Amino acid sequence: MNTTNLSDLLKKRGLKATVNRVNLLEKMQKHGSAMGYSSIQNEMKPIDRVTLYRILESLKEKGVIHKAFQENNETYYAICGTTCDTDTHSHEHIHFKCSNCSSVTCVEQVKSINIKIPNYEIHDFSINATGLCFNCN
Amino acid sequence: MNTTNLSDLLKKRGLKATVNRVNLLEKMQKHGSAMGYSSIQNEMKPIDRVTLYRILESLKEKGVIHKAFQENNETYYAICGTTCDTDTHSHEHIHFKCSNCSSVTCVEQVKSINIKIPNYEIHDFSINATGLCFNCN
DNA sequence: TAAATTAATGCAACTATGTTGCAATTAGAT
DNA sequence: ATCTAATTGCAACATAGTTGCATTAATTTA
Repeated sequence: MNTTNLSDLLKKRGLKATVNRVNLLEKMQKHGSAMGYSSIQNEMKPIDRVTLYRILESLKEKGVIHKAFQENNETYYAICGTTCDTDTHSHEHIHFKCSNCSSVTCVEQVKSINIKIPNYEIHDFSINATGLCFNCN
Repeated sequence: MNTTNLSDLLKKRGLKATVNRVNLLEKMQKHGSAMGYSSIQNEMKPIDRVTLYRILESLKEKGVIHKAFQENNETYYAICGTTCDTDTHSHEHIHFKCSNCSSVTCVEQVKSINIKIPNYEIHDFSINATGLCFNCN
């Protein structure tokens, strides 16, 4: 997705396509996988941190990105797939963090995983896994 | 487990059985499921927050408790099962948070869940689920 | 069991992130 | 080009994480 498309996406969700927003999405896209808050902040320098906070909030609220997971007191954000929009978030996937190279991969296609607990009604779930990724294995 | 046993457990792990530590473990035990940091702090009042921080650190390090998960910027702690000790942590279970009553349940016995990703080597995983718990269902 | 030893605690201080209010600025509409 | 509403930056405050250091409490041992 190029800059124009990112602008369109933002507008479609009722958000102004500001430089900062487009910039953030481009960086997250380029990064490919879930990005930790500290690197986001680093990449967006010298943006005001309140502005960054509010950008993340607005993008989350409109289903453009989502808080993928938190680890070691750091929040990781990821761009939502096509399954997400303003109203619906579907994130039934695995977040895999390589213990060797630290990269985070979002593995979709986990429909096959059928999690059930007797007498419980599971609406949503997320899986965090660690180990060795494709490259380090 | 009673107070004496908790003291013994602490000593066995090389930690002094201080009032605060025993107290914390008793409260976590009574609580039954993973406890959020804010309620821990609340229950332990008026403990100094640095002390609480260090207590949590030491208990984590010795495998007495573990950081179960983080949600909404809050860290949840839980007492380790018998599968954990100073050297080994095994937490392949589901943390279920009820969207109605907010209670957090740790469901063990998830050996049946076989998570695999081609070309990846999964060492450990954790599952967070939300929905309706036994009582609210 | 009292003194000695070692670990735990409390306080000060600093860092990072989360959060709100408000005035200045910018994007998109007219 | 102008207008309007959304966005941004700054100040300010809250909470959690973290380290150093002096004081105190839990174990050890004589």
